[in-house]
Amino acid sequence: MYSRGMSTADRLVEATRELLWERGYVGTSPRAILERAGAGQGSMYHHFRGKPDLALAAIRRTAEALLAQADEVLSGPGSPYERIEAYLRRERDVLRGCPVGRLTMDPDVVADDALRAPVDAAIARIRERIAGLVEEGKAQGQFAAGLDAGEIAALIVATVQGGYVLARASGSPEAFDAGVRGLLALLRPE
Amino acid sequence: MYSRGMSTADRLVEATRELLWERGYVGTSPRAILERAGAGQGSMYHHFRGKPDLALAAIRRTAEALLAQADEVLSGPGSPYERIEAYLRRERDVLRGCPVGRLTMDPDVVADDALRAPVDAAIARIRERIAGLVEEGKAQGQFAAGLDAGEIAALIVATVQGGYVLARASGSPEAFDAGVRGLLALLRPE
DNA sequence: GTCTATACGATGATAGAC
DNA sequence: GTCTATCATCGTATAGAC
Repeated sequence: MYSRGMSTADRLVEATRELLWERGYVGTSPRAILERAGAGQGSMYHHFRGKPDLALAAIRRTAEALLAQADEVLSGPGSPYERIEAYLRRERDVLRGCPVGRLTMDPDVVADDALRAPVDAAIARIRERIAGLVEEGKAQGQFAAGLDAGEIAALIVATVQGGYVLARASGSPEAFDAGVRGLLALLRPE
Repeated sequence: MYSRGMSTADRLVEATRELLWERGYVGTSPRAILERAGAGQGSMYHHFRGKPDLALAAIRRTAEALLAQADEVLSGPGSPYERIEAYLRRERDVLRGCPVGRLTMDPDVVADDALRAPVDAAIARIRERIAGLVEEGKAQGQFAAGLDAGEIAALIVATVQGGYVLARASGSPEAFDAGVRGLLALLRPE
């Protein structure tokens, strides 16, 4: 239940974002959203056309937020390797998983181009930013010249997304951290 | 709808396995299972205590099947690197995702120790088999002695699981293959 | 073993009062 | 803008006949 100056529409979107993260699209009911947002049926259908419309607003905000987080670390200080390390090691609530990546396991999201678009765009954008860093690192001699920047970027993002899967399977963040350490060991210059 | 000599109980389990893969636990209803299995309510509640019980049987079979598939490639012919490559490049229906990894995004599966156990065991087992191969490769000088076999194994499994996420986000297997190529480039001996 | 009947709460949405 | 009916359908399960 939210209170601080948020509009009803914003509270609905925030409640939906949380529930999509926890339970996915199929597992998220309007009823649960309304309860968490402290709103009535009428409010929701006044501000949004229905569940897919509200979910779209929520997914867009979540995708934006993830991208902003990633951009912050990736354009931070340090060498390309150090910035990639910062991205991989940044604080995460590993067992909650990725609020964006999670949606790719939702058949109703993947089947709907409008719902999938923000997910696709956010992940593609992060891949591009990382690929740019890898290119930079290659130019500086920090990474081997033979590496394909796009492939390494895909590997880095996949390691994070897959790390969540391993962690949730075992009920512990250990496997996530292990995968990250393994990747950094292979990427480390010298 | 199945027909070939399968028992009703088996048809129910197979239908459940398919639906869990496609739609996850929350997205799979007894009704849909019955329809796909060509069975009535009575049959299901005769053979199983309810949805969680049937899902458990289905998850166990799927976990076993995945493990068997992985074991086959990992204990196949070739050097450690070649067997890891065979595992990473083995034919997959990438856009369908991993029938086991997928379940980790299901809150009701993760919250239930009995349902999560087979998922955890299958993934842990694959990690161990790969870690053994990495150790072997280190002993043969194929991999750098400084690498941690457990970390590299976590990285390899995470790359596969994360590759599915990237592929489903973009609606194309390309990102999966890119991540795999990136990983193989970093692991390649010489 | 399998079927039909029945039950009750949840889902996703509409209508209309205030 | 928000609230309270109201609705048809689905989800999950039980009971009891055959």
